[in-house]
Amino acid sequence: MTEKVDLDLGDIVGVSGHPAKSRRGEPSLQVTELELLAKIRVPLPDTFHGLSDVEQRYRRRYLDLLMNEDTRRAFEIRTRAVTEIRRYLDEEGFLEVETPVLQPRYGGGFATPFLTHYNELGQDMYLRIATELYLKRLIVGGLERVYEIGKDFRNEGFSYKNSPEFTMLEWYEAYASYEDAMVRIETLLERVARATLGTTRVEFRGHEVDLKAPWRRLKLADALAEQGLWLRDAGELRAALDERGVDTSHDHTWAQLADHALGSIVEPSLVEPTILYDYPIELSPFARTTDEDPAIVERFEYFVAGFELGNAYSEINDAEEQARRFREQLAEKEAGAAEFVEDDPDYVEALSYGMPPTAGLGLGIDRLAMLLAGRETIRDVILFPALRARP
RNA sequence: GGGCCGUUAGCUCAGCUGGUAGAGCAGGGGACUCUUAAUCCCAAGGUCGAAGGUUCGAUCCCUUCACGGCCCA
Repeated sequence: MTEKVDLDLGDIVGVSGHPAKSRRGEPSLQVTELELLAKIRVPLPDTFHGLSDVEQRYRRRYLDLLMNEDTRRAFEIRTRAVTEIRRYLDEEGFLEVETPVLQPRYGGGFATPFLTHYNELGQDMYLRIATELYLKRLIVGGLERVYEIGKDFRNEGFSYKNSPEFTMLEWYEAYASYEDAMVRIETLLERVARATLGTTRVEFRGHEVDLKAPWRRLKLADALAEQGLWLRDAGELRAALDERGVDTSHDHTWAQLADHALGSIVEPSLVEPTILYDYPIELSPFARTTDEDPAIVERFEYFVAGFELGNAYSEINDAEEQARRFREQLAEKEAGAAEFVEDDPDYVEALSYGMPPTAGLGLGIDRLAMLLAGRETIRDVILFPALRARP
């Protein structure tokens, strides 16, 4: 081809030709026809340094994707992980479903919701903070294995591990307990790691960890006891925490103190994949109590590299018990708890038709993507993280 | 919400104890026919985030605001 064409770096062209090699042996293409498919109108960012300004990377993610291979890789990993999760759950006979995002009553977690308005109904609606209560209605309805992967919304700020708009997997399985869920989650995450990375070893937050099942299992009480913090008296626990420099001034109840101890002291120490199980009842309004101790529930959270990935429990399947637990939450609220769940009579009514013993599990998809892609901040695994409108 | 830090050319960054700004890459023009970010030459490119203030003079000092980051709540 001898004709001169005016091309710029960033133009998109269609070419015909045959394979060739340059004089120095580099595989190339001998072009016979060339067609300009799209013209670049503004210069690309620095071709060597790429686009590194974080604000620009989020506001103009298309440029970040175009210039930074690591960015593309992170989002590919995320998508492949979700694909593999679906493949696993589908193989296991789970049914993927969709439940309402707009809800007249929010529930299933501790969080401040987004509020919106439904004009036609003349009614305020919430954006869901969890899918939990609708999915369990489906268990009542006889769909014995269900899951949903979708966005939840929590009206809070960003942090490295929280986004106000985030993606959650929840699954519910009838005739299963939280121990069954433990086996499933470690099996699933090992499999997802292999499918996306080809290995179970991942590097994350300065740690190299192995996701191969089985994971370490540790009772919450033992984990707290290891730190000298298994104190059932609120005053003693507060004193022990204060001694370690934890600011407990905003904690009003024993449950809040215990949660604070978990988050500030235990969680960072859980480097190898760990399942922490058997939680105090106050923190878990939907979890079934253990047979041995009515103050403890069959619940677990799982952690990798000091980072919580998700939460699971054997569900309360008795309507009266659930009603009682809602009343206890009301008491927590009156005791000054910042976080509590609101009563949901419609959900209690659903349970009154009989729900089989059920295990439920939640997995933060964004956090899983962070772990697999080795990214330190959740915004690096969300394509278009929320930012203030440009001034 | 609080504390600290940042914002200079399209991008990546310099810019001293105050004297109205520089480089590389990209883009434009020309030469070269040489591949693995980076051949050479030439020209161009900035309301130094915004608004006030101090000063003879502000990218630089002060105040407020906007946007962003980190830490705390």
